[in-house]
Amino acid sequence: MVTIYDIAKLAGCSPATVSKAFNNYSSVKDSTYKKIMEVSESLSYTPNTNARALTTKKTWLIGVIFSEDTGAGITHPHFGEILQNFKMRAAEYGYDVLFVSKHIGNKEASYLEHCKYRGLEGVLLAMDRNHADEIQNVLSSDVKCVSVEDIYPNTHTVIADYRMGTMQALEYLYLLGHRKIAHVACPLTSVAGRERYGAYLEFLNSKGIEFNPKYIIETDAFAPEEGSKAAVKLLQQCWDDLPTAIFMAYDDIAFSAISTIQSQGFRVPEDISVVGFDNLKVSGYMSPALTTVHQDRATIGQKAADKLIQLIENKPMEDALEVRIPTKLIVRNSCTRV
Amino acid sequence: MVTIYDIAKLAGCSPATVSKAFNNYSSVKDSTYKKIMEVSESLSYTPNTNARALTTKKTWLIGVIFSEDTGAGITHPHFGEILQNFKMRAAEYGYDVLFVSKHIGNKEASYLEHCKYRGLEGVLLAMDRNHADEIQNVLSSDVKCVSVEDIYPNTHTVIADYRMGTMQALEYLYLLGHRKIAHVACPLTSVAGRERYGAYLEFLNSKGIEFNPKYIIETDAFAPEEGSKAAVKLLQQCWDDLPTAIFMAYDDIAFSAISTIQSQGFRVPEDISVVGFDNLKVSGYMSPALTTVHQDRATIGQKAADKLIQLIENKPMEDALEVRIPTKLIVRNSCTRV
DNA sequence: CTGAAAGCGCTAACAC
DNA sequence: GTGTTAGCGCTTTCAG
Repeated sequence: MVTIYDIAKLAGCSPATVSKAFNNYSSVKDSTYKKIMEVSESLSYTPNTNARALTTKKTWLIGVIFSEDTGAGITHPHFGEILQNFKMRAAEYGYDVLFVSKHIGNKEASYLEHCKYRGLEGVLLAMDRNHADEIQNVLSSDVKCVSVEDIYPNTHTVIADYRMGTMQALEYLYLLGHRKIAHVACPLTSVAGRERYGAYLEFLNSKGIEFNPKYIIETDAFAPEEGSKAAVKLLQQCWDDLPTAIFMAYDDIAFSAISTIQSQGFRVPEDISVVGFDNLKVSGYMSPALTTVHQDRATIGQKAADKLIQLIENKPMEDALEVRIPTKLIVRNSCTRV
Repeated sequence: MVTIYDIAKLAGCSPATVSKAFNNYSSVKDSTYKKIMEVSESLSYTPNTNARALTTKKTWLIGVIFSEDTGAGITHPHFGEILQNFKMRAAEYGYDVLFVSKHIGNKEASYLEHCKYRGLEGVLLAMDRNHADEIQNVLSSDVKCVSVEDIYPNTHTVIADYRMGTMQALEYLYLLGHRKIAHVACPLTSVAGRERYGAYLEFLNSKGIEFNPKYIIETDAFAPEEGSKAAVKLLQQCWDDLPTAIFMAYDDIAFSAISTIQSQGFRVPEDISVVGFDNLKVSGYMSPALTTVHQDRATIGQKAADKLIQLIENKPMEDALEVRIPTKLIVRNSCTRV
């Protein structure tokens, strides 16, 4: 391994000067700076973070804690895309991103212990409420946190504007003449579940549409098959008075619901219109192509990185504690006029 | 920050002994071990990796280099799931996983420089051929590599058995009586593209089916919309002699192809059967539910971790340089008898 | 503008 | 069994 000492020797200066050169101290004379860089280049020197971090206490390391449930976390394109954008933005600032595990060597450890072990300066959180206890101590520690999934008291959050998205979807259906609009909700333990359902209620109210409890299905989990189950249940419980449209809380269940609805002999959108939420990549390539609410995952990831780094570097924070990213309705072919 | 010295003082021993205790040296007396652990616990001490790595040269850090193209890399559920399983397995061994970026501080850097900068002991590669040059120098450096995407000379690889999967799909179609089987291929610059196409050819040959060049479409990129384009082209160029089945090289394009085929007035599977490859989570929830080849991403990720860690730790390696994970045909509703 | 020296937290001989 | 000591590669006063 080539060190600062090797460079110093060949460049005819002291290690201290080499260090200064690499840290862009203005005091280093131009000519010696050049010399040092030349030598470094020729030996293909790379500074050693571990040594650097040991003295400076700055690791340039950010952790991510994502749900490890199958079908969630990075396994799901929604979070994958957020993470992708997060880490790309973090890299621009010079931060590296690592997965926070629950192991230190062969021992189990808490997330917080792992953060301290690696000297993480901050973490990105994407854990649902079910795992809230595992991250409780990191939330109340001094590692900076930003969440892109759940909302925790006093914790910075970047998520899509679920209320806005819901309104866009429902207003559209309303415009097409729909008044009997069902809603298949995410588990109401989740922010997405509560907010989308809340906005649905608010919408009905604002339009003077009477709430029909038969038009509501709350799913038990986040999983595509929940859509089929919900569709069956819905069709069953309002056979005599079918909704003309369904607002599905997210695309995965919209796909399976459509499939089930069709297999029961109904046409989408002719008999029942369907709107989703998420705008996954595949949503545009189903039949019918899914009309859905787009979540701007690129912005969510980038903004989360910006925020976290502002926190880490104690920069003035202009954003609110809770940042909401606007949504957009993507109109395709799964809805039609009544 | 609480250090080994703080513990030593309170436990009434030397820092060296504390270090030994934490590294499970058998020479440490039981009673002093207990004492040390007690004190550590009460101060909630966590060892500092940076300091540790500085002396031991062991960072317990593994990097991942994934394509950053949209729709690829961790953004795609295929790689997301592989990465998820990889990092979980690595964690069990005590290794942490970080994303290798092309930045060091505010400067651009090569992947290799970044590996050295962080002292990465190995890397997981998931880059397509288009970016091969960016990782060339890490492949020929001394950092251990395992690839889960492309195949490089002399480099360990873990990927699904594409030939096997293709054969399973085609045998199934054959069994259903199909003889006119089209193939929409991935770009032939990719391993997936070449191998699946190669196996298709091999299959035709083994069954004595004459090769019909009109039944072949090579797509230009990995992207869902390629499926629609291919379907249009295919239908156009063999209007007079349509295939009864299509083997789509991966699920994303199978979805869009089906959608396009349907919108052109044909029924799937009644008029045209379709098989995919990947078995993405959503594949089971389309209409028709997609018959496809399952890639065992959990095993791929785990095996890649096992391999990489064996390499890192210079453990004897029983596996071949190139490990193939068996595939499985998942029969659903997108194929029928001719 | 440059260098000497101390020290970050830990490990690894080696002595006791 | 335990402690002393040197040193990993770098940064940072402080002198010059």
